[in-house]
Formats: sequence, structure tokens, C-alpha cells
Amino acid sequence: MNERFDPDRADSHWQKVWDEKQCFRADDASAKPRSYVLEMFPYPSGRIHIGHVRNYTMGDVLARYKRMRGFEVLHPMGWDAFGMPAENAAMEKGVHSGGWTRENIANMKAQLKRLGFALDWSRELATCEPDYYGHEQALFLDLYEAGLVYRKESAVNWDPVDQTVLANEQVIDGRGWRSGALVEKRKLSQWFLKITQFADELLAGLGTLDGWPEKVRTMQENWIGKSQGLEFSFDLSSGDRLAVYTTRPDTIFGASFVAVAADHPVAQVAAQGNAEAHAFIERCKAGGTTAAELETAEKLGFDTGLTAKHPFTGADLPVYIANFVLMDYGTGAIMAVPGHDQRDFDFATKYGLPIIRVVAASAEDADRPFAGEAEAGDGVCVNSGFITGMSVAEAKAAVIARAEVEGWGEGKTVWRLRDWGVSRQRYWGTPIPFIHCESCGAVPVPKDQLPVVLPEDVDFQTPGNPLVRHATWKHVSCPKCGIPATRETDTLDTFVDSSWYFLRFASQPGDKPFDPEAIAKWLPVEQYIGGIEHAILHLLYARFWTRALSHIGLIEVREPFASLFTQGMVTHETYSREQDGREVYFSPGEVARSAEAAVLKTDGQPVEIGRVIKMSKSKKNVVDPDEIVASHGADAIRWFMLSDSPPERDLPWSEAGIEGCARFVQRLWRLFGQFDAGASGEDKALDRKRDQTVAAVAQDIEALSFNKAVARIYELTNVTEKAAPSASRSAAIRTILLLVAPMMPHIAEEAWQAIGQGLVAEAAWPEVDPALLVEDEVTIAVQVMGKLRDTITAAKGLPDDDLKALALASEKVQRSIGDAAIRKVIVVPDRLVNIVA
RNA sequence: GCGGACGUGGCGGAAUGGUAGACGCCGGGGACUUAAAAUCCCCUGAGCUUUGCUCGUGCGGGUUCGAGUCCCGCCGUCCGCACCA
Repeated sequence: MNERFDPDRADSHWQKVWDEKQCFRADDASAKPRSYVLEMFPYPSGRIHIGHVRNYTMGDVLARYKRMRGFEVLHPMGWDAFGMPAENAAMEKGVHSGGWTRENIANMKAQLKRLGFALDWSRELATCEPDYYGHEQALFLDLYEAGLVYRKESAVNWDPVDQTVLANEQVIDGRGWRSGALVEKRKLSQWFLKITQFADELLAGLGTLDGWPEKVRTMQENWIGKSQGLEFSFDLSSGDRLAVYTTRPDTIFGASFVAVAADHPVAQVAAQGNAEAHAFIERCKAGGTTAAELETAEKLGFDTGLTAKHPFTGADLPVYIANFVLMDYGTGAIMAVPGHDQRDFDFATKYGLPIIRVVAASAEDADRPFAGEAEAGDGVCVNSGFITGMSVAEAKAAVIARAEVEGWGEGKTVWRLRDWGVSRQRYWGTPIPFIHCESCGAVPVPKDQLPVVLPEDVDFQTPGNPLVRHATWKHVSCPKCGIPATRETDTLDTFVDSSWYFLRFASQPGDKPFDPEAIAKWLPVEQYIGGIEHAILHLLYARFWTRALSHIGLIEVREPFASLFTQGMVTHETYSREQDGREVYFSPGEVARSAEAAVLKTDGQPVEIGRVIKMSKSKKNVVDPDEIVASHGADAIRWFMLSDSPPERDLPWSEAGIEGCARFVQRLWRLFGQFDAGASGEDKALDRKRDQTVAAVAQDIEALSFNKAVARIYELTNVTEKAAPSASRSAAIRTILLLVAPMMPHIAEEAWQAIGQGLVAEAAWPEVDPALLVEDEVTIAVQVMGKLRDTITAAKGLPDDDLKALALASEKVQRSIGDAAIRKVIVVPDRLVNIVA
């Protein structure tokens, strides 16, 4: 063996061998137990970033480990290749979206290969290719036929200068990111998927997902937002009726006004012939559309002059148009109870409306004033007519029952979840397979005419969707009546593309989206790994899509991902300096650091030490995985990704850390070089440590606690290095090699040449002797009054009385007790004795 | 605003209610070397009157023989919020 391990040579050599032998190709026909390990596929932005490396290293360790444990593993990779950046590149650099995307894919694929991931590249797919999105169009039409797709009007952000629709992230402080023009809300007719039809199922399904983080399940639960309440109508002074929805019917006696959304019909009527009301509604439209913006914006209202008659008290309540009421939730109108809802409280305070207490901690507190904020908590009803004295829960039921008996309202379940709007007024996406005909309306493209291929001869010289301006593409004849018609020019949300790619990985027939038998074999994904940023949307949409396909009988599986793991970000330190009134950032490499201060190497002047945050180009704190692979090798960067930080938390990148990893690679190499097949002699303690480590590392990998697995491998390495030569020591060295094989496959493969047979990629996980996992001696902590005073060594399983005697015999313990009388002795077998004196 | 999480040495972090700080990084000392790199060995929470003692897991309470861990109340930081993927 050479003195030093040369990653440059070994990495590419073994990557080529794995490729040629197709080691990681999943066999559909295999009789082995199956395991589908999947990481969220990347958007081909141009380069792999360190977050990808972390994500795919975790999945790779699991996939390789599962193979060692005898599973047939499916570990595929693909490209989430549609999306806005390709259009931005086309506009900014004059390149073609498709060419740009495909070039990025080629570059990133080469980068992934250099990291040595055990991927089945034969199943690679890209969502921007017709052989993927054509099947997606077919599935979309299936859902349409099943009544799960419909059209309705919906608001978008409209940039009046660029004449284009903007995504939320393109709207900055209410203005278009390029034009700087004030963004308007505009209504367009768009396609929707009926995810709300599955709201109950998606909610109930969360209960079966034991392998998901509690956090993600809670987030989805809140997102679906099931609430039970009362829908009822007010008689308006205009003679109309106004339906409102409330989750707090128990507070109905505290209602002091009624509010409707700006786009509510009542508001629209009020605006007719009233310039002020019209102006107010326009003002509401100017704001942002996100929930955060709506709810943090100052509460604004406009008094319509109408009044609504309270169903119990008969009082006339003023009707306002309010910017904090959402048309999409409930009925788009609310009864406002300022005492017990903070938004209503803020509004009432601003407009001088009554704030009435109708819930209190106890009946005696009925007239207690509010302490500057609403009280949303539980209690008993006060000042509330027939429900006075009831608990909140009783009152809810009583009010709903009364409304139903008297016929002016009914109990209703309302969901926060809204139907999924999938239309995007963009070019680089899956064409929605519909044709608009003047006489037949929206007609689905016949399935034998799929795929509707996205034309790639488009120009981006003028802003807006190039599909609309394309000379020929959209002009077709109606499939129904044959008269001239036009194609739908909107494309599908890219979340549709990522809602079924995991199904396509299981099988890729040319004539249909997937083979149900292959789905039944491989799905659900055993372990899905990706960023927490996908906790709601992607994961909910994928769950919905799977259920919808199951609903129409295409597949059996209901939940696509049995287990989910959300990994943390990779962070790095930041350095900056204020220059000409703005913050200028420097990369950590440009800065010389001491314990407390940092200076710029080029001018020796101090720079400010910023926070350790997610890598981003603008903060100049990115590191390029390729450079790390070139300087330290793939195994070192993989090892770094697994070390130290728990995988769900952020991982701070550091130069010292990666150097430490590279040193460890060399240290292992030296140790592997000491393997001696002919060594004899037994080292019982080392055998024990070895088998305990194997068992613990297996457990840690299965729990994805890679940082703990790494720590245990270090421990075993430390003791093995120090051990005298023996057969046990050689066995330990061989074992260490196998333990690191999923994590550092290149050095493992290289060293395995001398130690094992065949490829380590095809080797089995080491066996353990269960007898060695149990210690025969244990260290017992001895406490006096809960404080540690001594430790004693005892045989495992020693009876409580013997342990007690040993503890009391300790000189340190005696000294600590002094002349105090012993009141009690607590013995935890094999662990601890606590003397209470 | 709503929802979710997190808080332990100089740093990343270990710790079924039972020996706080495993393991790694940084730092200090030493060995080897003409020298450097590499490597190896030792030390490394704070304080003290140092065979040992006291303090110590964001802050304040509580439960318990025993709390980083459980409960209550604060403080601080971060993340998500429907057209970014």
C-alpha cells in the first residue's frame, strides 16, 4: 500500500468501476426485500451547492448501508427542470431556456458523479422533457375526467409596465422586481385542482405517518386548518342577507360590527356610485397578497353605512369593508368580536367601536376591563343572554343548536386549505393540455395527441409569456367541432412536476406514466430526505396527487413517503464592511481572523464579523463543492457532511473542519495498512468494543443520527490504533473499513483490495456476537443527597443489597455522610446508589 | 399577525429522569526533525484555601431521593406562511 491515500486517483477509478459494473442499478425482478431511498431532486440551477452535497450524502449512506444489509435498493436521481430561473437566464443572457437547463443538468450530473453517490442513473429523468411531462399531461386529463380539475377566476400580481404576471417573490415592497412599478391585483381565469375534496383524508393520513417529524405533521395539520363553527346570515338594512362564518359562536353576544372582504359582493355594491368606497377597495388591492403582509398590515376599514341586525339582541351593527378579511376563507365576511379577537380589537380601537366582554375567567369578572388586548382564552360566558354562565364549549354547541332550530344558521366545518391553483402565465413549464374553442369552450386535448410539446423556438425580446406571441404553436383546430381554436398558453405549476416523479422512478414505460405493478413493488418511498422548506407545499401536493391517482384507481398506494427526514442548512461565517453607505461582503478566504477580530488580508483594516448564516452568493460565504473535492477528495467532504452537527440542524462549514476530515481519511489509510491477516491472539476488550460499535453504528444510521455514528467510529478507531497486534485487532481494522464504507466509499474500496474480496460496494455489513454486546462489569455512580461522591466497579447484575453495602463501604461516601443518620438508600441496578442522609 | 422550532465549554455537539461536557474542531505543552510539514504523546468548563471542595446546561419558580431532560411563567434567536424551487 502507498504511504498516502490519493483521492484524486482513487475517486475517479472507483467511480468508473461502479459505473461499468452497474453496481447500483435496482433490479425490479429481485427477490430480496426492497428499500426505496429518495432525496428531493434538485433544480438544475447550474452548479451543485453544498446543501445538495449534504442532502445526497445522507441518502447515499442510507442506500449503501441498506445494500450491505441485503436489501434491493432503489436510489434514483433526476431533475426538477422547469421553472423561472431558466426564463430569467433567457431574458438576461439571451440564451435559450432549454439549452441553458440541459447544459446545467450535464454539469451538475458530472459534479454528482465526482462525489461517488450510489445512484441508479439508468432511471434518470428531467421534468422538462416531453417523455416526462407528456405523461403528466395525461394524468392531468385523467384528473379532469374524474372531476378533480376545474376553472375559476383568481387574482394574480400584475406588473403594468412589464405587462406580466409576477410571482410573490418577484414583488418587493409592492413593486415589480424589474420594473419597479406598483403591482396590481388582477383577476384571471385559471385552472384549479380540487385538493380540498381530500382535506379530510389528508388530515387523517397524517396520523398514519409515524416516520414523519412531528413538526412537519403539525405544520400540515395547521395548513389544512380544520375548524368547526357556525355559518349564519345577518339581515342587512338594504334588505339583502349577508352570510358570515365564525369559529367562536360562543362570543356572538360580543359582536359589535360586521366586516366584509374588499372583493365581497356587498363591498362591490357599496362601491357603485360611491367614489370613496371605490377608492378604498382599490387601496386594498394595492397591497401584497401574502398572508404575512395581510396580517401585519395596518387594519383599515370603510364604513358602508349599512347595518346588520344581530340575531339575538336585534341591535343594528355597522357593516365595514376591512382589509384583513379574506374572501377565500369562510364566506368572506365576519362578525367581529373585539373583546376576544386581536384583529377585531385593533380595528375597533382604531374606529372607536364598542369592545364588549362576553367571556371571563369567572362570573365575578364579568365587568373587568380589557388590559389593552383581546382575550382569546377559555372561560365562562358573561353578558350573553341565554348562554350566560355556560363554558365556551357548551356555549358553542348551544348557539349552533339554537341557530339550526330557528333556521338562521348551521354548524359547519370550514377548512383553511384552498384549492390548488396550478396555472402559471409562464413559458418554461408543462403546457396545460387544453384547447379553447369559441363554441365548445375549454376542450381537453385528445390523449392520442399527447404530448403537447412545448415549442423551443421562442423569443424573449418582449416581456410576457412567449407562448402567447408564438407564430404558430397556439393556433389549432378544435378537437370537437374543428373550427379554428387556440391552445391554452398557461403552463402548470412546477409543483405538479414534483408531485409524481417518485412514481416515474419506479418504472418508465413509454406509453403510460407508470406501471402499477412496479409502483406496488417499490412504493411507498421508505425514506425521503430533503429540506424543511418543503414541509408544507411540495409534501402536501405530492400526498394529494398520490391520493388523487389512487382515488381514480391508477395506483393502490395512498401515502407516497413512509418516512421523511428534513435536513438542516449548511452555514458559513460572514464578513462585511460599510462602504459608501452600503454593506460590502468579503469571503472568509479574504479575511484573516484572530479570536476576537478580523481584518481584510489585502489592506489589513478591520472588517465586521457577521453571523454564521446559510451560504449565499450575495453574502460571499459560499464554498464550491468541486473545489473541496479537488483539494481534499470526495470522502473528506462526505465525512464532513456527516460529522458533528445532528443532520436536522444547521451545519457550520469550516476550513479547519474539512482539513480535520481529510486528516482522518489519511489516518484511516495508515490503520488499514496495518491489517495483518496472519496476526494471532485474542483481545477480548477490543472484540467487545468492536461488536458494540457495529451494533450502535447500525442503529445510528437507521435513525439517521450520522453525527453519533461518526463519533462512535472515532472511538473505535482510537482504541484500535492503541491496541497491540492480534487477530482481534485485524478484525477491528476490517470492521472499521466496513463501517465507513457507506460514508467514505472510495478509500474503503481502495483498502478493501488488500483486505477483502470483490468490491466493498457489494460486501455485507459485519456480523456481531450478541454475547459481546452485554458488559459483565459496570461502573456504579454513588451519590449522597443526589451529589456524586464516588464511583465503584461491580459485576453486572449484582443484587441491590450488595451494591448498597459496597457504596456504604466507600471512604469518600462515609466522609460525606459524616454523623448524619441515613434515612433512605435508593438503588438503581447496574447504575447508581443514592444515599439520603 | 398566525404557526413551528431552538437555547449545554472558545466552537459544532454527547447525555432511556440517574457520573453533564462522549466524539470532533480550536488552543496550550512536549516528542521526532538540521528545519518545516506530516505524525505521535499529554493537557484543555469556571473558580478555590487543590489527597479535595464549590459553582455550572438562557432567566425565575415548581415536582423529585435525584432535573440539561418533566411542569408553569419569562427572555432571546431562527424558520414557514399558498406564483421561489
